[in-house]
Amino acid sequence: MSSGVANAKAIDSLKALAEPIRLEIIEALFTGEKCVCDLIQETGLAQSKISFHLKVLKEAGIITDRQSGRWVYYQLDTRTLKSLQNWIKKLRKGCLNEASPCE
Amino acid sequence: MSSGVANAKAIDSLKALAEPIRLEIIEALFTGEKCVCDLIQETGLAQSKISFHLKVLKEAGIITDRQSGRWVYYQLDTRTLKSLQNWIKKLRKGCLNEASPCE
DNA sequence: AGCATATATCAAGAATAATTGATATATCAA
DNA sequence: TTGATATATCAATTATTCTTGATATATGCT
Repeated sequence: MSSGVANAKAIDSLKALAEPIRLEIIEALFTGEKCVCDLIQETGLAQSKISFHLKVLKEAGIITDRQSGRWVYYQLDTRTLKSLQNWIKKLRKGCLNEASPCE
Repeated sequence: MSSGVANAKAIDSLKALAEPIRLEIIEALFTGEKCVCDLIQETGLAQSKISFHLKVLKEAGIITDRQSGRWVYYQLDTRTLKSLQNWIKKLRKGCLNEASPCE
């Protein structure tokens, strides 16, 4: 039996990444943390739309936020992407479940 | 600007993986190629459901199929997972676009 | 030929996700 | 305090994905 918990987390990450706007946001965050207003400017997208996608990314653990005055700054948490990368590696090698561990 | 084509392919893979039944199918294919009837047996799921998910996986390039008589055998193409793993690595490192290549 | 089996596909409905415009809340500045 | 700005959230709509039961197609067996 495979680890349902780990798979559930991976699925959250996968879903979060599988969307063009969210990828755009992630790429925008590479040059450092940004407030929502920065992201609105860079992308030209509606504020509620940006906030919606930021929430999905945040709930998947791909970004974190911090408030400062009126602004909320978002930044990448690359550890989650690293975990996902590792999960895919295990999936690929067939050692996702404890019964057949990676050597 | 990032590579829209590569991102589109990655999104197909991500979407395909982000579903529990499809993960179950992938894991079942680790012990070798299987016909649809094997997968129905192992999972207990309806045939049309299995076929639906196999199609998604196939269109994403994660599995391939081969017909033999009345049976269609599916197997993993781990190269696609390897590509995805690499894509995530690049995303994580911020070198997905040509403008900032990985060192 | 006739029948059974394996699989794909389709249409309808259900469930989930995304978009949009509006409103609410909090913070700062004047 | 008043007004402006930043962000979140909500309700309604639209779009996408998944499920289900039915039917179609192909293959092989008798």
